[in-house]
Amino acid sequence: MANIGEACGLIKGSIYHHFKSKEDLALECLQYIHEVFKKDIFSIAYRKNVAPLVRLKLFTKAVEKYFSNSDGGCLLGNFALEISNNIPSLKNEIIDYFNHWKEALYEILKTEFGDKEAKKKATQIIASTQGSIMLMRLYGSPEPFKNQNREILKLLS
Amino acid sequence: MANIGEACGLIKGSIYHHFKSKEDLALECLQYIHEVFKKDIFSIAYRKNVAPLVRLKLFTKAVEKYFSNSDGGCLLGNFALEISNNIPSLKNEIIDYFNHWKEALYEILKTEFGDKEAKKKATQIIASTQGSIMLMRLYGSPEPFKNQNREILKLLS
Amino acid sequence: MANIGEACGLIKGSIYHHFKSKEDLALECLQYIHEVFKKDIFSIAYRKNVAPLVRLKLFTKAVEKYFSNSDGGCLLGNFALEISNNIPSLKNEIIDYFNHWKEALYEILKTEFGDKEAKKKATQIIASTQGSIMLMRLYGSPEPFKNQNREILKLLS
Amino acid sequence: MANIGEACGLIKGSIYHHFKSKEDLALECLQYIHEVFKKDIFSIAYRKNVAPLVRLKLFTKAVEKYFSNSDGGCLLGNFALEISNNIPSLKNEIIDYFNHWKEALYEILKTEFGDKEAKKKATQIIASTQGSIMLMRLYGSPEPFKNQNREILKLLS
DNA sequence: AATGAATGAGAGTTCATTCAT
DNA sequence: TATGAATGAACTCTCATTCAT
Repeated sequence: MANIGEACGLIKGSIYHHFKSKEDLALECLQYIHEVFKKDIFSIAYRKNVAPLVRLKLFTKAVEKYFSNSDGGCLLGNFALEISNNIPSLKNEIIDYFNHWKEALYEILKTEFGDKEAKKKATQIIASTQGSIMLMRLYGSPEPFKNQNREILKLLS
Repeated sequence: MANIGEACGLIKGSIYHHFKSKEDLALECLQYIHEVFKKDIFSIAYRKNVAPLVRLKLFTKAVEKYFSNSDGGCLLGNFALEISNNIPSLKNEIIDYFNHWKEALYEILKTEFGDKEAKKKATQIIASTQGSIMLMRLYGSPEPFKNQNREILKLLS
Repeated sequence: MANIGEACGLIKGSIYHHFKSKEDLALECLQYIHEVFKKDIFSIAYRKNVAPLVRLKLFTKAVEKYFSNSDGGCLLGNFALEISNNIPSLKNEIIDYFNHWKEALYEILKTEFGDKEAKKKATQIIASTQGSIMLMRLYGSPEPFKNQNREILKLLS
Repeated sequence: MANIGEACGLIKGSIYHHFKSKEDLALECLQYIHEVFKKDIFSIAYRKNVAPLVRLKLFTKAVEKYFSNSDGGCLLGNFALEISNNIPSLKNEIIDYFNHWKEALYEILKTEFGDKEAKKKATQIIASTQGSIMLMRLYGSPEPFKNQNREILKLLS
């Protein structure tokens, strides 16, 4: 809390004027990120009159942009998972987030692959995206993540 | 340290007779896991007179077995990354571990894909493996991880 | 202060427009209660042309009514003593309050018991009243307090 | 906790090596005092072959000595009641303590007063004792308490 | 090799108080 | 007069580490 306060120009106690606990603060952060993804990224999957491949391209580019901008920091996947594991409110929020991600990808892939296969592929894309973000952070290089994004497009090319 | 001690039948202070600090303990754990992987898993990639596909099958099965046994617990990828990020000794060990993993997969794939492509594919396999382990833990279900392992084999089938 | 504010429909900071500090607020509360006792209870002791026993009955009944209404809450004796012990302004107010209580009882008892004995009895009545209020709160039952009040009347019966 | 630690020559955190929480520490203190009362005071009431008046004298003297020695400090009655009101474990311990006190006095008074009256008198003694201790602390003078103890003996004289 | 006790630093949280609006 | 935001000090409690025994 002291660190977070410092980043806001506050002392740690002052944060409690805005959030009732650290857990509450964490939850609101996750929800905020989730909203950003819905508005800026997941929504792309549901655009009408846009070909699946185009949507997939835009979608992937948006994901790439998000994780580049935030220099690998804001990972609901890797970051929050460990911390949240024993805190149901946080865990549920993260599950929710990944469910929406999966549904969005499914929406893009279903015409090409059919119901069952599209779902499987959606999960695979999320897994490799998360894993490659992890490697990107570990090696301090965007290469694995960018490669991965290129690979995704082959699904519909 | 109290928890670790309890798991060993010691009190926390006693651990310091065996490890000089918590960081040291963590490093030795990572090294131990790394050794296990070298001996039981990575070695499979270098078996002579065994066809690449067979090696890939055995390799993947060994990985799957390891992460099933440890019920998702011992993830150098997800677990240690966050914690180790500011501790160079741990971070280097983890990089080392993933480098050996990559080299092993490269060894299996190089004849089929050639130098450059094999390296890329090796990285992709590690990324999707790590990502699917993360999803396995999040959802509390082995499905995404098992699916992923099936997918890997298609590379050489 | 937040709780007090809430009970008044204010936020804690707003209380400082009415009282300059928490100590000041506490002091004014004690003084207010003291005034209520003077007006509604202690005054009974000084009624002219009323027999001592009648005054004692009315006095005791008034005390009983006060502490019943406030369901054991507003005890200058037990409540404020601990808190006020290191705060002279509060301690003095409480001493004042008990002095007036003692003087009122003395006024009722002096004709029957004479100066010295009346003072002693006055103190005893206050002590047992305070003690029985404490027991009333502890056990959550008015029995000890009511018994005590019945006992007081025997002094002049 | 800092104050308590200081009084023991410890820093606050070190107390947690001996007590798992502040509540736990408080409870053990109350239990300790309760034990002292059982051993040194309440036991007097059950001495065989000692006349009730003698037991009452010894009992009262022991109570007086206890509260004189501890210069008014250790009042389960006034001290702990407020604090403990919302903490069941502490409240129960205090109720227990007063119940034992009452039973001890009842044992002394029952032959003279019979069952019902002895119980009532026991409660009255405790109430006036507690109330007079409170006044003793408030006025900083032992007079009210000593007077009260003299009064108790009249019950069997 | 192990323990129990202690420590210093820091965690998350509360609270009386202040102040610009 | 009331508010929302901020503060500094205090609070209970945790944790990695040390050390005499």
